[in-house]
Amino acid sequence: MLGNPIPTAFHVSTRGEYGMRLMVELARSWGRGTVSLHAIAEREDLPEAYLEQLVAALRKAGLVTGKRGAGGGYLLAREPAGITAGDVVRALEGPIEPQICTAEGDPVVNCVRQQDCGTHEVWAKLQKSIATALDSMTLAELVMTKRPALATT
Amino acid sequence: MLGNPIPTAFHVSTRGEYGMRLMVELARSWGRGTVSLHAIAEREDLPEAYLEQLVAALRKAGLVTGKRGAGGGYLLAREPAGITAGDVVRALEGPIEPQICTAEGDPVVNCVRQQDCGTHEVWAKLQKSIATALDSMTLAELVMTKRPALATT
DNA sequence: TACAATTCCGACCAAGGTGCTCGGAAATCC
DNA sequence: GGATTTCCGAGCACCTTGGTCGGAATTGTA
Repeated sequence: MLGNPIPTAFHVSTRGEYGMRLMVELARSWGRGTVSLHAIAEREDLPEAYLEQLVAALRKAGLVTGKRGAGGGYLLAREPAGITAGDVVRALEGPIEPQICTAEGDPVVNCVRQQDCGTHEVWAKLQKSIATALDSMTLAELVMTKRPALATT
Repeated sequence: MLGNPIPTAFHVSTRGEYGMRLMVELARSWGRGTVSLHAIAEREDLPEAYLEQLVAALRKAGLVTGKRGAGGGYLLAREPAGITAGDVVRALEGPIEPQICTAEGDPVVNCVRQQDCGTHEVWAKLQKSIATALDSMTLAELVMTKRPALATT
């Protein structure tokens, strides 16, 4: 059409994408000790230094725990069945809020137009739909492929 | 507007937000002739020059038609019940694609990892959920508020 | 003890997207 | 002819994205 390529809607950034792959790898190795970022970066062909940033966010969100030093690495903070795709996305990309007037949890009052706003319904319904979809998938379910787990330390 | 968009996931930009409001206004005036951008900008308190950009995308998508000259303006290209929130979002923000491997319609082959990719399921399910939610709402339904229609020309 | 592995931390940077503004051409009505 | 309004493209400041880099702190092993 125009000279500018139309971007895509609801695109999840590399933070969400890489982070999800990282978490699935960790889930594969669940119960076998820690896995180093180096191993994950190699296996998934991702920039290791960048993964450090992402895993920091996951740790702060209480989804993974790290162990320093030689033979160290990361592991899930709880069992794969207890972590949802929603948990991962929220930790890396923030709360699911199509619009400020549809913030998760809070009874937000930011919007002055609330009363007769015909569009509020759209974003509220959308928010609920996204959250429901992501919260309905656990890491345990995503691991159901034939790929073997990474070597643990 | 709010100059501080906190990092939130799945945030729809002002293109989608303003565009949706614009379309709801047009839906309110359906059957009464054209409405000028000036009137809409005033009513919704939005920058008129910016709306021009958005309405251009809506016109190219075949959702609205414009009439030039004095007394001109825009009107929906078809009845409000025949236009969904998904139509509007796609026209303004592009196709609904959480990841390139989950493009709408196309049998995409971009992803080399497809075979044993544990995360593909997440984005595919998410895409379907978003599309279903947005495609299930029509402009006719969104107009169900007590607010009066704009004066038409 | 030395050393390598590994997490942890903060700064920095290029490229591109967001959210507009501006000036002007073309059509249409009075 | 003049006012109105759509149509069109360029430009611009700011922010986010997608990383890199250097260096600390911690821990297992030779």
